[in-house]
Amino acid sequence: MPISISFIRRSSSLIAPRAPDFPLKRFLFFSKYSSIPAQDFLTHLQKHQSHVEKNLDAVKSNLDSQCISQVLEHCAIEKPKLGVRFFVWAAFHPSHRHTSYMYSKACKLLNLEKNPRIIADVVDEYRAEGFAVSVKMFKVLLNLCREARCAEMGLWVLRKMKELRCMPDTVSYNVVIRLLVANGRLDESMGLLKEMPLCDLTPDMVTYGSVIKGLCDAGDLEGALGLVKVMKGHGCVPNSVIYSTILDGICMHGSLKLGLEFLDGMEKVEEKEKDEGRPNVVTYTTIIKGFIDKGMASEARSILDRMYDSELKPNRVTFVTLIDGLIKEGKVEEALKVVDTFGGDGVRTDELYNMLVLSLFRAGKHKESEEMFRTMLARGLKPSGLTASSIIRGIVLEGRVLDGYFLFQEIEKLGSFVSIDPDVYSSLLACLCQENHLAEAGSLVNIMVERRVHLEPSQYEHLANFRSFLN
DNA sequence: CTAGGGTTAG
Repeated sequence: MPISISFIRRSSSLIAPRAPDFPLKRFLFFSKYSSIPAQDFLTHLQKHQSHVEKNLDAVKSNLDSQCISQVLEHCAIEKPKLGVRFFVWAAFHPSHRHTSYMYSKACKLLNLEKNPRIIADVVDEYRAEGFAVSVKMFKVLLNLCREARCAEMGLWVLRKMKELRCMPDTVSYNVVIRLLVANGRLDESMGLLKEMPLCDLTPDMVTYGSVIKGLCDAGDLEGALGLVKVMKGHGCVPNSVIYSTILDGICMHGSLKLGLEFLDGMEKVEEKEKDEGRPNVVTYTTIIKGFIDKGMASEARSILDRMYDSELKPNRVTFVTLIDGLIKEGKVEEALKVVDTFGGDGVRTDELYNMLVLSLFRAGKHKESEEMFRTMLARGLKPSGLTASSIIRGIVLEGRVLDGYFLFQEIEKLGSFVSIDPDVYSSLLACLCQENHLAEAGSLVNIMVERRVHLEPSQYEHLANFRSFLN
C-alpha cells in the first residue's frame, strides 16, 4: 500500500487515533498529529481584515517564538501583510520579546528580502485605518528593513515617520544609517548623520561607529580618523568598539605594522578616557585576524601572549579565528599545541577540539578531521552537534554509510545529548534503506522517535520509495 | 541600533 508522505504535516484534526507500534509509522504518525498552538491567533487574525491588533489583544493564548513562527508561516503566501502586522503586534506582547533571531526568521518566512514592499503596504494600511503608530512600532518595521537588507525601504519608513508626525529617535536613525553603510551608500549615511542635529537628535557612539565602519571598509582611513576627531569634539569619547573598528580598517587597508602601532596607542589610553577605549578581547582578536588574513598565522599566535600580558583571556571567537588560520596554513601541530596549552582556561578543551575538527573539515582535510574527531571521542571530550553532524555527513557522502551509522552509535553511547542535524538523520536513514541495512535503519528510527527528531516533508519524501520497509 | 565570529535554542 503506497504511503503519501508529502502532505501529512499540520493536519487540522485534533482527535488523534492510537499511535502505531511500528517505528517508522510511529514517527510519521507524530508528525501528522502534532497540534498547532498558533491556531487561536490565526483564527483572530482572519476574523477581520482591519484593526487586527484589537482582535489579537483579546487572545489569551500564550505567545512564544514557536507560535510566532507558525503564524508567520501560515500568513506567508496569502497574507504577508497580516504577518507583518502580527509580528509588530507581537513585539509588545507582555510575555514576549523578539530576539534578533526572530527578526531574521520573520524576514525569511515572509520573504521580505524579495518583497520589501510589504512593509510599505503595512504602513499605508495603518494610515488608511487611522491607526496610531508609535515610534516603537516603527522601530520594529525598521528592524525588519534591516533584516531584509533593504536600505531603500529603511529610508522610506524613516521619511514616513516624520510625515505621520511620529518623530524618529537616534536609534531609528542608527538602524537606517547602518543599513546604508551595509549597502555601501556611505554618502547617504553621512547625510543622515548631518541631518540628525536638525531634528534635535544627538548622534551617539553607535551612530559614529556605523559611519566609521563604513569609511574603514571603504579604505578611507583618514576620513574615519577625521570622524573620530569630530565625535570627540562633540563630547562623545570613543570606546574600544570605535578603536577596534579603526584597527580592523588599518589591518585591511593599511599595514600590520601600522596596526600594531595603533594597538600600542590603545594600550596607552589616557586616564581620563578610563577603560572605555582600552583594547579588549575583540581588539586583540581583530589584530589576530589581520595576521591570519595576510597568511601569518604563527605571528597571530604570538598575539595570545600579549593578550595574557594585558590580563585578557582569549575567548571562543579568538580561538576560532586563530585555529582556523593555523589549519588553513597546514600548521596542525601548532594548532594542536594551542588547544592543549590553553584548553580549560576560559574556553573548555572540548570546545577547542570541536574548532580543530571543524577547521580541518572546512579546509577539506576530511580524513584528518575524522581522525581528530575519533581522538576527541577517545579522550572523552564531548563533540558539538555541528561537529558530529559534519563528520557523519562527510562519511555518508563518501558512501561509507555503515561507518557513519556506527560512529553515530558511538556518539549515542557517550551518555550526554548531542544534537545531530535532522538532515543527517534523514540521509543516514535513506542510505541505510537504500543499501538494505534494515535492522540498522529500524534502530535509527527508534532513536529518532525517542528524540522527537522533526523532519521537514522534503527530508522524508524520498523514504516513500522504501515501501517494503514500511510493511 | 553596538567592533571580532559556525556553540546552544529561540
